[in-house]
Amino acid sequence: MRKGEATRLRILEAAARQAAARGLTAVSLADVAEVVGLSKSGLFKHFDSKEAMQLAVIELVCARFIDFVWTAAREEPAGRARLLRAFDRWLEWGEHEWADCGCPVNAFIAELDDQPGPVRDLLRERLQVFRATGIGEMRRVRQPPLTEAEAQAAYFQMRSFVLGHADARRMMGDQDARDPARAAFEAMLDRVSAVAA
Amino acid sequence: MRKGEATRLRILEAAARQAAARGLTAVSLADVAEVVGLSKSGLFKHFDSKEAMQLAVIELVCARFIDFVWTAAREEPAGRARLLRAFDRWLEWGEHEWADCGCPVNAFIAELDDQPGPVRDLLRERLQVFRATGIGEMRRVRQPPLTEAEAQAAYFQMRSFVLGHADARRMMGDQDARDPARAAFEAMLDRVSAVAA
DNA sequence: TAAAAAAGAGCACGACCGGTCGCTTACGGG
DNA sequence: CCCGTAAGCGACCGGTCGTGCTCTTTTTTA
Repeated sequence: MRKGEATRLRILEAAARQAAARGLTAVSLADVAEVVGLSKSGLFKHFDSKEAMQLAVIELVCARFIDFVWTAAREEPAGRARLLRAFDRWLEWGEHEWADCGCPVNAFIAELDDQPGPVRDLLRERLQVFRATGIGEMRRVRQPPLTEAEAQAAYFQMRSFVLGHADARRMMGDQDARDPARAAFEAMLDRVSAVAA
Repeated sequence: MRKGEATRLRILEAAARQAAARGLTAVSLADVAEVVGLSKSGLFKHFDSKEAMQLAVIELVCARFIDFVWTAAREEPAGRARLLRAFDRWLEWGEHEWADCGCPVNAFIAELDDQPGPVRDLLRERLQVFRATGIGEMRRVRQPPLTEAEAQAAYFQMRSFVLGHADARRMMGDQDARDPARAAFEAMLDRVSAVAA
């Protein structure tokens, strides 16, 4: 049962890229099959339905995101250094890992935010994990730790700057969007670290 | 030719709401026709093709956005008051005007950011108008005016907080996202106003 | 008010959609 | 090595998609 698992991953890979570019529902099983080198019916040996494939795509992408951003950031000591690393990796996630099709997580959010159902539920659950992770790390930016409310506000801005970066870069064609995003984030870290330090 | 114009507007209205919810390409002409109370072929008396309708939808939505946010903000004196008003209207645009389906502009951006073609070109052109308007107003937040670079950085943050607000509110279900967004924006205005004031 | 023009209905088309079924092939554990 | 099973193929289904065609109804205008 080893070969099947490898094929399944190749399918998810192709589906994820297509979903990031066109949207989860706009993924064409025929196109995915062609990229992977399978027939359309061959896909159904790995997934019961398109929705099941969408769920698997979300799980794969979210697992990779956590690994790429937060696991990598844990190489740095907790606090400011780790947050800066996470922020850089977060920007890089959209800039390089998904350079051709854009960050799939953001694409999924935009598509699913008003589409009730199990697919959105799964995504929302993973996003809450991301958020809790980010807020947890944010608290440790200062000694004594930030309050929960402070950390939430700081994470809100962190998340906002990531979104602003993607917006400026992908839609407005501003390839230098990294600079204002990083500057804004660093300045924000300075402020929350300084208050009542 | 007066009745036709009214029908055309009703079509665009229905198409815009559907496009905001499902995406521009996912708009079904059959569904739009049913909402408007027309037959599918009747639509083609008002638009040569689906793409032509998409272009008209973008034009309508963008015109309404400029009016709702920036024209309304001009009731306030230039500077901080006007920017605060614009920010509030911007949040309200997503919260109330499009409460059921989400801000169509953001939806279009997410869908079109990697889809070359005349539809994206039109959207990008309008977004640049939005951006230029915002930056122009931002310069006047201080006397002497902000430099272009300062205003760009400030507008980046303004835009980011709007995006962060929509993200928190729509995807994470945080109905109180307005508070951190407004607090972050006001604090940012304070800082850019104070520097070398 | 009559003619011209616009608005719209009805229908059919080819393409593509997700999904099923039965068949064959190839792999993997005993 | 052998056999069960996983993997994959091709044909096909019902349905929806955007769009063209012709014909009728309504509106506008001269």
